Amino acid sequence: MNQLCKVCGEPAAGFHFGAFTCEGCKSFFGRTYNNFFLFHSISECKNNGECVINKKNRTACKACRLRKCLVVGMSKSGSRYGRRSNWFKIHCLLTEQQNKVNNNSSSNNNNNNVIQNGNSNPVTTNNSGNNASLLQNDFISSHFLANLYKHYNNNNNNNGVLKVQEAIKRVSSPSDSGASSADLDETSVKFNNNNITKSKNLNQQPPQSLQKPRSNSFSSEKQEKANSSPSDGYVSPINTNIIKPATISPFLPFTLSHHHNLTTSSRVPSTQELFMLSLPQISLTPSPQQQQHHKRHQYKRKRTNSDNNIDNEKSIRSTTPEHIHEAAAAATKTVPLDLTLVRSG
Amino acid sequence: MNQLCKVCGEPAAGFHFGAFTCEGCKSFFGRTYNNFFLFHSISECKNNGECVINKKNRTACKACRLRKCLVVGMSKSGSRYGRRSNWFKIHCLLTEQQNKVNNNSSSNNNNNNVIQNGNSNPVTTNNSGNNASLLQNDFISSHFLANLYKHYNNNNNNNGVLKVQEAIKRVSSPSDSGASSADLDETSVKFNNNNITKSKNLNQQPPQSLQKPRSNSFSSEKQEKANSSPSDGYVSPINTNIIKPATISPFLPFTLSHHHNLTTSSRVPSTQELFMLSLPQISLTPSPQQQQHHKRHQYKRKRTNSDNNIDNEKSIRSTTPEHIHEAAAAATKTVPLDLTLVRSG
DNA sequence: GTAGGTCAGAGTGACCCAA
DNA sequence: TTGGGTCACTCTGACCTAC
Ligand SMILES: [Zn+2]
Ligand SMILES: [Zn+2]
Ligand SMILES: [Zn+2]
Ligand SMILES: [Zn+2]
Repeated sequence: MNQLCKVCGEPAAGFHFGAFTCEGCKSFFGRTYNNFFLFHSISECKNNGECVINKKNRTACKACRLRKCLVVGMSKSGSRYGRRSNWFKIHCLLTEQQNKVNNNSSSNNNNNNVIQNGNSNPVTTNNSGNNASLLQNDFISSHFLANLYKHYNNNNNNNGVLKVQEAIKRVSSPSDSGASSADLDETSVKFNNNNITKSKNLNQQPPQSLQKPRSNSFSSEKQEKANSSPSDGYVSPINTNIIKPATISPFLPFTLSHHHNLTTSSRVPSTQELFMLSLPQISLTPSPQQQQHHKRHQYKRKRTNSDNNIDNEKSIRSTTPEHIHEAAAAATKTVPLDLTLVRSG
Repeated sequence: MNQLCKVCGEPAAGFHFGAFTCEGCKSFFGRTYNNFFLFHSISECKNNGECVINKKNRTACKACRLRKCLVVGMSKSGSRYGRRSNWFKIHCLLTEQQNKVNNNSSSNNNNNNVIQNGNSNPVTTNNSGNNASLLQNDFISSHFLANLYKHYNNNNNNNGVLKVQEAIKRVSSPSDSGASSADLDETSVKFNNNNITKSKNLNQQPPQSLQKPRSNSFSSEKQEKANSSPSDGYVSPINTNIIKPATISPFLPFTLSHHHNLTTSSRVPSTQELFMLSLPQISLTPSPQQQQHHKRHQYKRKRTNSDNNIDNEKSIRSTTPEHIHEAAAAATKTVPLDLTLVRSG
């Protein structure tokens, strides 16, 4: 595994939640995402969200670390047990392409310069503005958008629901849809009117030059639940004739046309705003099921001294109701597929 | 205790190590100072040392928290068991004075504006330069200087020793010397040539308007060991006729005239540089006694799984040799004095 | 009344294993 | 091969006790 963690730059332990990450960032993201319904448990960055995350200071600012995780495309729906996610394959192929093609013929599409190369430290590019945390040039993680999409599809008819106008402008490479569509969140979304322009041609097949799977039998179960979500719809920000690949997770270029109640101008909303949007629940009173689920990641050591009866209500129970486990298992079950790639590492 | 922690702004739990601090900052300083001979165990600030410490983010940057502790005058020699330090009394009297006199007649001595009032948040004043962490206008903690002084007196004839030209320019109020002179550090100082100008009139009595002890029988034991150190020599940065008191720990105005091998110009050295100066030992190989002493603050839980034999040499022993305890007890023993003040809280 | 010890709690990440 | 569980480990701060 000669990859670096896309979050902190440490040598990566593998491909976790949609990005090459170290064990620490993997655990951090897993913990935080499960707890992240309680969004405010992570205090804001005290440095305007401009912290550069590296191996040494990655624990110093949880907000920036989490944002970096999101920026590089980490998501709970990023991959699955026992198989590679679909766009991971394409990602690796792009990496291979990158090793062959030295990107000399560039400069006509500066949107593609957002992502740094793999061997350099995956720090955020020099952008010290207010939206420095987000990708420039309206790029955003495809998984991030997939969350928005899922929430839109899942809650389109609820009360107090957002109205997502899907009109993402796909730029270049088509996607490889249909693989491991993510499980949907059971909780309702409490968004207001937020419109996101999104193009319709997300489900094209990738060009043959980018396809090199050993096995191509994608699972399509739970497709009815996924409701044609473009969860793994990978859209490369790369011109197919000008190979300028991104070695961190691929991003889906899109344009926000309307973003009512969050932004008053055409600026790209902040990461927190978008993350709030992406969350299945914003309210501070999560459902009992969610609360139980969160507690599975909390510390289980108990007090043993005489203070026990004082804070009994704060004591943490690590037991999770069985139906939660069953539901989670059912939601994440996919057919194991052999999508192993021939990789240099 | 209607005081706020001078480090983070939380309601203070008491007067700890020379400043009103909360329990957290007290513990942090106690831990860190004992471990601080291993200076590099605290990673540098990733924000140019400009972090503003408050209750919420005080754990985010240990370097800035520690520097804030030093800036507000915390020191191991700041106070003792069972009694108030001497300048604490004066400090409280100044606080009383402050409540009476609204500081309207100011503006002729802007050096005194460095310290904020007690009711406002004790954040560092608006100074975003490189030396933002230090007090402006050449103010520095009297305890901090006392450490320098002690080290100078204690190691003046050792080899590889600093040459401290004491020439601190006292500005306004005289000090109250003789009380609870701190124990000296047993380790040798490895400084180079560093000259600090310092005035000679440190041991004057405070003006009668600032003296209001219930009991005035100061202990003078270990004075021979203290070697006439101005450890508790409080010099107020306040003009006696213009009462503009400092409710955080008093500071001793001084001027660095020569600071060879650390600074090349007349700039005020950084906090880290000064802290390095103030440390009894800079080398990374502390004496066995020091190492033992440091380990008293380290975590004592041991591994219980099969990895035990792998890192046996890293296992921590919490036992401290008896002579260390005895020496520490002897060094810190002072005559308990009733210096209780009539305080509003 | 404070310094220092104690220890429950929060968080981290290396390691392991089922899928 | 990865997601999630485990747990040794560190750091924190409220609480307690010695002084
Ligand atoms: Zn990492
Ligand atoms: Zn940050
Ligand atoms: Zn504090
Ligand atoms: Zn800092």
